[in-house]
Parts: sequence; C-alpha cells; structure tokens
Amino acid sequence: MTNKNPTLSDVARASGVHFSTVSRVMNPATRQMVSAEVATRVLAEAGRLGYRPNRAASTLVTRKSRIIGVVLPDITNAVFPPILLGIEEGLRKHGYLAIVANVGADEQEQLFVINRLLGQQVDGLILATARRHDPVIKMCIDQNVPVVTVNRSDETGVASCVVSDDVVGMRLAVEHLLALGHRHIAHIAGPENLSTGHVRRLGFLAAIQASELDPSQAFVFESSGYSRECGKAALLALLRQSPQTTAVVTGSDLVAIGCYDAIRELGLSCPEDISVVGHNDMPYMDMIRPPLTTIRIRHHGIGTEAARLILQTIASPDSAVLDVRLKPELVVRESTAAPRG
Amino acid sequence: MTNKNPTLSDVARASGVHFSTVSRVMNPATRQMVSAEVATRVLAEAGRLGYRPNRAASTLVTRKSRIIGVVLPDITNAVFPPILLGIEEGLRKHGYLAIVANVGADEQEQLFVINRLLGQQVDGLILATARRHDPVIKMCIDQNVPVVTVNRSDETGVASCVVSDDVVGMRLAVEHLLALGHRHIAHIAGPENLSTGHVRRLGFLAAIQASELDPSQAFVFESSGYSRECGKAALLALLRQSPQTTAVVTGSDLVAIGCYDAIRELGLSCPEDISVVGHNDMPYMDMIRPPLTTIRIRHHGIGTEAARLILQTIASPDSAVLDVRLKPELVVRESTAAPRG
DNA sequence: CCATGTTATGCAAGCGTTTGCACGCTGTCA
DNA sequence: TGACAGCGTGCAAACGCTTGCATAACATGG
Repeated sequence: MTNKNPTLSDVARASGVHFSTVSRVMNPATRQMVSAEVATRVLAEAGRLGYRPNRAASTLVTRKSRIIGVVLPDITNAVFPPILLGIEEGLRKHGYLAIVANVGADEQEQLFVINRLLGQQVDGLILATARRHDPVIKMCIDQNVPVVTVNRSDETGVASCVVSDDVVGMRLAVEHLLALGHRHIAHIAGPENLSTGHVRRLGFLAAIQASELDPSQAFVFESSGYSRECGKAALLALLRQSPQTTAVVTGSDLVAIGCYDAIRELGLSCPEDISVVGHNDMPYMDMIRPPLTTIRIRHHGIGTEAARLILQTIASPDSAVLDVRLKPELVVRESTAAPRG
Repeated sequence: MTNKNPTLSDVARASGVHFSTVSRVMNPATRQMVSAEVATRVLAEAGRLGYRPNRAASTLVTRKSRIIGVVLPDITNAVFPPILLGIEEGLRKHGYLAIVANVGADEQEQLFVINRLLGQQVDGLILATARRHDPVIKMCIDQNVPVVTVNRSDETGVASCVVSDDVVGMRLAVEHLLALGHRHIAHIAGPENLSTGHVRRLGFLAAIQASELDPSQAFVFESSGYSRECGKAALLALLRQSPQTTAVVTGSDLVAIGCYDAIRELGLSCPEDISVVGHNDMPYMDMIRPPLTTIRIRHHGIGTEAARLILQTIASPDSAVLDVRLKPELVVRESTAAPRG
C-alpha cells in the first residue's frame, strides 16, 4: 500500500470539480443533485483512478459502519455455518458486512470481544451465545446497541430473537415415537441455562402431557452439554436410572451420536433395543449408521431472518421486540423403530 | 445509541487534562510518556465513563484497521469452519478481527466483495478462493495489498500460501493401498484449475511412479467438483472405463461419500469390492458406514498459520513469499481392505 | 425589467483520533 | 546564576468523508 489510494479530492482534481460534488456523485442517494453531464465525467474519472470510498472516514461522520458483529460460541459446530451463511447473504444484499468472532462461554471474554466490536462501530450485533438470562445482552441493550439473538434466546425479552420452534420440534419427535408404539420415552435435555435446553425440555413434557401416557413413564435427564461425549455419558446414566426406556429424544445430533456410542458399548443396538431421535439434522446424518431420525431445523432460514431483523431494528430502533420462530420438521430415518415385543 | 459514546475529549474534560494526553494514556505504547499519577487518574475516568476508542477514527489517521478480510468459497463445507476458527484465534491473539465473506466462484462477485473489504480498510486478506492462476489475487498484489491464500494456492508465486502437503497425502494413501495388495488403483481428481485438484493428481501419479506398479494400472478420472454428487457420477463413469479398479483415492471426503452412493447403487460393497480413501477427515467420518479411511488435514493449524503469516506480511511487506505446507496423516478406518481374491 | 424561485456547485465545519512540535517547568552543571 | 537538557503536557494539523449553508447562474412571472 505504498502508493496511497485515491481520495475524493484526487477524483475531484481530475474532473475539475469540488470534492463535495464528487461525494454527491459517489452516493446514489445524492447523485440526482448533480447534473448528468458532470456526474458521468466524475464517474469516469473515479473508475479510471480506481477510486474506492474510505469507509473509515464515512463511518466517522455518519456514525454508521454498515457492519454487523456476529458472535458465535463454536463455529465448528455444524449448526452454525449455515446460520452464518444465511446471515452473511442477508446482510450483503443490503450492503452490510459481517465481522465474525468466536468466543467460548466465558463472560469476560464475551464482554471483551463485544467491546472490541462496538469500538469498531458495528451498527448492531447478532449473538448466538445467548443464555436465558444474559447480562451481556442486557449491557448491550442498556447502551442502545441493536441486538438480535439467534438459535438461542434471552428470556427477559429485551432483544429480538430468531429460533426454531422447539415446542413443535419436540412434539413431532414424541408423536413419532408414540405412533411407533413406544411407552417409555426419555429425554436427554441440554443445559437449563440455555433456551434450547429449557424449551426443548418443556416441549418434551408438554408433548407427553398431551398424550395418553402416564407422565411417570417419561424421564428427563439433564446433560451438561451438547457434545458427543455428554450424550454418551448421559445415556449410560439414564439407562441405569430408567432401564425400561425404549426410546430417547435428544436435543442435538451430537448427543444422539453419543447415544450410539453408549448403545454400542452396552452391546445393544439401535433401533432394535433403543430408538434415538436427534435434533438439528446436521450434514451427513443420513450417512451415519443407522441413519439418524432427527428434527430438521432451518438453519439457513434462521440466518437470513436474523439479518433481516437486525437491519430492521437498526432502521427503527423503537420497533417492538420480536420472537421469530421457524417451524422445524421431522426427518424419519432408521434410528427409530417399534419397540421390541 | 441515542446518548452518544464518550470520546477522548469527554475523558479529558473529566480528568482535567488535554485530550491528547488521554490518547497517550489509552495507547499502551505511549503510556510511559505521561506521568504515572495522571495516567491512573485518566484510566479511572475512562473506566467510569465507559470510554471505548473509536476505531473508525484511529483507522483514518493511522491507516491501519487491525481487521483482516477472510474470503471463503463455501463456509458450509466442513473443512472451512476449523480453518476459520484457527484464523480467528490467531488474529485475535494479536488484537485483530476478521471480516468474513462467503463468495462463489464468480470472479465479478469476488472482485466486488474484495473491493468492499478494501474500502473497509482491511489490513490484509486471507483468501480460500484461490485458483491456480488467479487474476483476483494478482489485482490485490498489484495494489500492494497483503494476501495469503489458504487451503489452495496460486501457482504464480505472488502470494504466500498455507496448504496441506498434498504430495505427501497422496503418497500415504497410495502406499496404504499398495500395502493392502491393490494393483488397480484409480484417482478421482478435483478440478485442474484448483491447486488441490492439480497437486493431488500430481501426488497420486508420483506415488504410482515411485512404486513397482506399471503406470498403466493407475487411472485418473477428473471430476468437475468436490461434491457428493460429483463423486457418485465420477465413480460410476470411472468403473465403466476401468472396471478392474479395486481401489479409489479421492480428493475429498464428500467425493468419497459420493463413491459410497455409487457403490451401493451398483449393488457392490465397500471395502469388499472397492476400497475408498477420502481426503480431509471431516467431522463424523468415523460415524459413517463404513468408517472412512482418509487423509487427515490439519485445518485448524492451517488457519493459525495463515493468521501468523498475514500478520507477518503486514509487518514486513517486503519479506519473501512463503509456501507453508503442513503434513497430513493417514487415518485408517474400515473403507479400505485387501482386494478380493 | 426586477424580484423571485430553481438548480448546480462550492465552501467549510466537523466526525474522533494520532502525533510532531512547541512550551514551560524542574534540576544540573559550568 | 544563566544556559541547557529532559520531561510532561498542550496545541494543532491531518486523516477522508458527509452535509447544511452560501452562492452563482439562470429561468420565470408579474
């Protein structure tokens, strides 16, 4: 970058006008203020010089960067890439860019990253890190930063969210198992402090209530996380406590894969001994053995909705807080079957 | 964002000093210019007011944004998230942030996005979209923009790259199959205009040359892409042309999965009839049936190396162009076995 | 033909920083 | 005691842009 980039003044000098005129030409919204003749001349010179507006400068004066900060808890978890893709596509269509930051669950680290993002003058934040009562989100709202949460929600209702309708998802899973004839259905729930863990548990219980099943036949086991290892440990413990279980509904495909590991370790088989339902329909879940019956979430759609919503929130900061819930669907594969006998 | 954020002047007023003094305090590199007493007072006021440096302003004057643009061809392809994670971690450790943009192979779209990124004053670019002769990269270099390519390389040697050592990878795959007793080994090559496609093909041929095998027993089939569908079509066509093939080395796990599809469709089985070797070792490749023997690439390491390298290139723009090659390893699972008979 | 409106352009302030330079104070040495 | 170095701080320009206002040129209507 030795020979510095051309500026408005350079283009202005080349086309014999004042640089403010060039500025008006470069901005489509003000272009009609200047005569067509001058505009074409300026545009030609700008093209010839390779002029490229300096966003740092315009951000400074307009206080809008056209950048959105996206904070993810784990980009390597296969649910996030399609969400990120949806976000990015949705933003770019409106001339916005995404700064992506991956942070763990540590609150101090989250605050550090968000402050860095705000220092960068992002116009808003899309957070995939929300907890049910999230002080980080509260802080953002207190500072009038537009926020939407994605995949998970903050329950205090301070920020709009875009999530999958987990109550519907769990109902689909439970109804499927009931229809197959299962009577002892268990749920491996995710962490209670995450909305996904909490709401899916509630959805599971609601689906059981709505059935003819005696609620005592339903068993909920809370797992500490959504990983494969957690899933394995959870099913092992669950079967010890509730050995009559014939079907298990999980809150994540990774947990379901962990269940496969546990089933194999016990010398049992899926679906003959235990049916397993996943959640998310990550890529390749049709290739694993057995192909996983799961709840498909519209990740890409969640991303595009989140982009739409954050831009809307930026445009009218006082508009109501929205909960957008996308409907999931059941994908039946081979990890579920009628119970033995 | 109604009540605007505090600025240097606000902190200065609160602590009774000139705002340039506050600036010096806020910057660790210039902090020792000001007396310890004043520094602590300023720091206290800054904390109290919630001061946060405006990066748009500092970018404007220093011409450094501490932001790197990352351009990916397809974030939903499982190889990229761990690369992105590595990049992001590597950058953040040095106070840099990543703007991520996902673009297809369309050159105009790539140019548009890169220009937007440069307008944003990114300090450098990490490109995962490189083709072997990439005019987009040439354009960046011509404009003195620091660039490193990742996963793929541009062969003209204008930009540093961080890639897996594909020659080694293919040798591992071929040696493994030879050791199992295969004598009719085929390769489904990726697109010739991508370095991965080209170099893996070369690596395959070199490994065959180095063996006792008659090169005529090795067959290369060029596939138009790295998708599952391409893999299926490729194997179907390959077996028509070279029916004696007992083992196939692919350039991507997705292609290998496509091979599984083809093998199933032909009523054959893997590894009994055909052995398959993948490439990348994407997540869950141990869970598919049969678990895939594949070449494991150090994606996360590639990401961290790329971050290191772009920062180094920015720090000393005239340092030599480097090719960083990370060594892959062979992961033997169940998709490879001795040939029949 | 003058007052008035309309339109295109120029002018300049200001966004929040960084940083070279000037200034004033203190302490040291001839 | 005066010259001077050194240190801490203040001053002001500059970065490239947006935008309200001033101005000039020209057309219009009474």
